[in-house]
Amino acid sequence: MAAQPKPVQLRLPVPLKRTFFERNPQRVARELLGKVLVRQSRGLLLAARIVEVEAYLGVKDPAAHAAVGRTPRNSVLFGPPGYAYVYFIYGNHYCLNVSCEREGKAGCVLFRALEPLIGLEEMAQARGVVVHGPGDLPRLTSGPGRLSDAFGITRSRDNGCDLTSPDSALWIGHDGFRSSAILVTPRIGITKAAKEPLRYVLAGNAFVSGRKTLPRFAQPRSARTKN
DNA sequence: ATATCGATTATCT
DNA sequence: GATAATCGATATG
Repeated sequence: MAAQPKPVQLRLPVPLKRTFFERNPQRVARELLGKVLVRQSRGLLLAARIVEVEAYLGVKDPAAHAAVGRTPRNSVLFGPPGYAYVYFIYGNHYCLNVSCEREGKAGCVLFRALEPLIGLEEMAQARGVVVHGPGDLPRLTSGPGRLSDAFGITRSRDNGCDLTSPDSALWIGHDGFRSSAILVTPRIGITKAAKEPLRYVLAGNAFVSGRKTLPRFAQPRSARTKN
């Protein structure tokens, strides 16, 4: 009996409209879960599902870069919605955000983790890691610095990029995915406004960042008896 | 001109 | 759980 070909259920992502981003960051963050981030450049194609984001509320939010007012670094945040704000942090890492709210108002959403869909090998190469099994996959795109690394995102290449245009080297699309349960928690890695529930994750997704899913150090304290 | 500080990650215990 | 690494942006003198 010939095997039935498995029906292809890959829907090509359709770019999100600018009006999607022209709303408050909480709303955009929540609805961004399950959408697809696409990288297209020089024959490279990468795609990954958005599974963890954080909302930053603009000038009134002490944890937001916009809190200091408009500067050369954060000016994208004060521009129109749907554009990439990329910043460099801790001397090592880039982080990707998308601007929200109408022009002149500075909300944004930070991308914290993705689930790889297309181009896993290229992501591993960009990250400089070897994937031995499924357990290694989160190392590709779990964490804001890692996902930027996997996608080759830098400030010089991508800051100010229009994320609503499929002609951009980086854009966001919708492929019909319906997200199920969404978890809301405090944001990670900040000291100001550290308790506000503004982090949104797809519940139970293996690619969400944080110690819960990637501890890797449950070693018993062996023979540390003397010194 | 110089000091401070991160929306992080890897690595060690 | 703790800490070093690393550098651009920003604030201050």
